[in-house]
Amino acid sequence: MKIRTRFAPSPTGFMHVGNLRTALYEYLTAKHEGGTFVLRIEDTDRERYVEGATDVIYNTLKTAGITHDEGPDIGGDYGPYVQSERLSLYRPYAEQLVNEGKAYRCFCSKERLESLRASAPEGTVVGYDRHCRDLSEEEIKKNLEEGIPYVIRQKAPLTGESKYHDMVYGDIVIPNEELDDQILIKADGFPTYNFANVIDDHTMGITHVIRGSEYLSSTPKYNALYEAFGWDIPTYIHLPLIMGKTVDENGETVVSKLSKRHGSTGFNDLINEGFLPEAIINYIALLGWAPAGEYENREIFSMDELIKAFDIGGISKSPSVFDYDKLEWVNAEYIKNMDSDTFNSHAAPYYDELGIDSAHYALLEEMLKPRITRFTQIPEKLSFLKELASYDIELFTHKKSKSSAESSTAILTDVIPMLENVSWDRESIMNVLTGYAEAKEYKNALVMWPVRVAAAGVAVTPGGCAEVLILLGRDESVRRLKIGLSKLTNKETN
RNA sequence: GGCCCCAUGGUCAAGCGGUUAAGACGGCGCCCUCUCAAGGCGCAAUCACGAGUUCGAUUCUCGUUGGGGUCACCA
Repeated sequence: MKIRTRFAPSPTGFMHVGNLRTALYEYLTAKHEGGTFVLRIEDTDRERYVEGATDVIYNTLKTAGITHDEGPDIGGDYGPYVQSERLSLYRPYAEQLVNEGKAYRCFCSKERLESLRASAPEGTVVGYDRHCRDLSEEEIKKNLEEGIPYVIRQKAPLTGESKYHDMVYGDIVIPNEELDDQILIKADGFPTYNFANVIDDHTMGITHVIRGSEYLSSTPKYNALYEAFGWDIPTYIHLPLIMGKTVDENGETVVSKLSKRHGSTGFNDLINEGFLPEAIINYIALLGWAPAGEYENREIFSMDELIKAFDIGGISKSPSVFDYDKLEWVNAEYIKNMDSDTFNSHAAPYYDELGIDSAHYALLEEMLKPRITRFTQIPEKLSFLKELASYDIELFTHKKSKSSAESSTAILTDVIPMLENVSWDRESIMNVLTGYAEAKEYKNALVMWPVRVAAAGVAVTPGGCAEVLILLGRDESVRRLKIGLSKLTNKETN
């Protein structure tokens, strides 16, 4: 049988990395087996409707490289794929259950339910008291005639226990006392998430239900529905949660479900910070899953490789902490492995802002590739090009190269005229500088240091002396070197 | 609080009765080096605890502790 998985997000306007990883695993599970991946939008909550939110879902999946085979935007044989367009479908199923005595109309008001909860003893949580479960025909008829709004609730088993099998967590057993008479149809006539979910999964032929482990303990309710209809229960694959780490006011490390306070947790947040979609996918694929066999110990995966390598057996049970440092590293790996065209197209917007000529692209690629972990770091790395920072002559004192104000003064004095006449390319510049060092029996470092820092105005540059000079151009370089020299000589004459 | 799940270094994790307990990120050190990176080499760091089962437990069972999840007319 061809397997079918689905991603069923609610359009909230925000795609959490946890949701994205769920989508990814659903996609990978289907594709690994040559199956079908379905996108379904679950928008039964009218109060939460957000304009344009479905576009966020489409865009995220698209840029993440997770392509669905069926969905609202592309159709398919099991449509419609938006729950709000399937509304007429759900009610008959609920009524069937009512007629069969497996569900009932509940006329209890929200106020009654609230007071029920409020009257519960401290520290305990109570469910619905099943007040309407056994109303007489007369009472039901009377309530109906009076137009009292009602919901449809399923009759949950009162005793015994419910058992099911999960592909990653194994056998799960829940005492039936824990099961509430869940609402199937809300008072507004809309189905609840749980109900619509089951109806849709079944009518869409979903074979593998893959979702976060927060559903582990409510799955028996889903199964009760499948059983009530006499449908086959799908294969369950529950996924460990992704956690975030923070430090509280007492200095204690706190781990909890990933949320806003952990920083950027939305796919778009990460993109805006400069993380590449492929790197994000790569990283989250490895969060909660470990490749085996020929792929064991591998860290970098393309989507195609993930599809080949993915197997359910490699999914772990325990929650994992989202590690920005590792994501950063993965991102850097992608940057290092980029071909020149790709690298340049990512970097070009930043180059443009700095007014950098395309003639320097190759040089910059060489300089930047090993030094950035995200493209958004480029402006900061190249900020020395924009203007000469004001600096103190302490900058010329460098222990390791044995550079000092005195040596720098002498070297700049000698070297500036040479640079004014040398052919302006890397090799020539280096030849002049190293030739000078050799003639003077200086170590290269002693010569390079003052030239580089005088040109850059800062101690740290993403490249060596010659690269800095090339980027600045001869005129600007010489201008800056002279400024450096005058700072040094003024100090001396003082 | 009830119920469910989980438990290997700081983090991601391999392991599925006998191992010097992999690997990666991060950290630290060394090398390279005109700075910073990258790269190379190396180091430190883990089986939560207690009982069992067994010739032998990281691995199996139970308990304890810790962590997480869940108990809506939200999804």
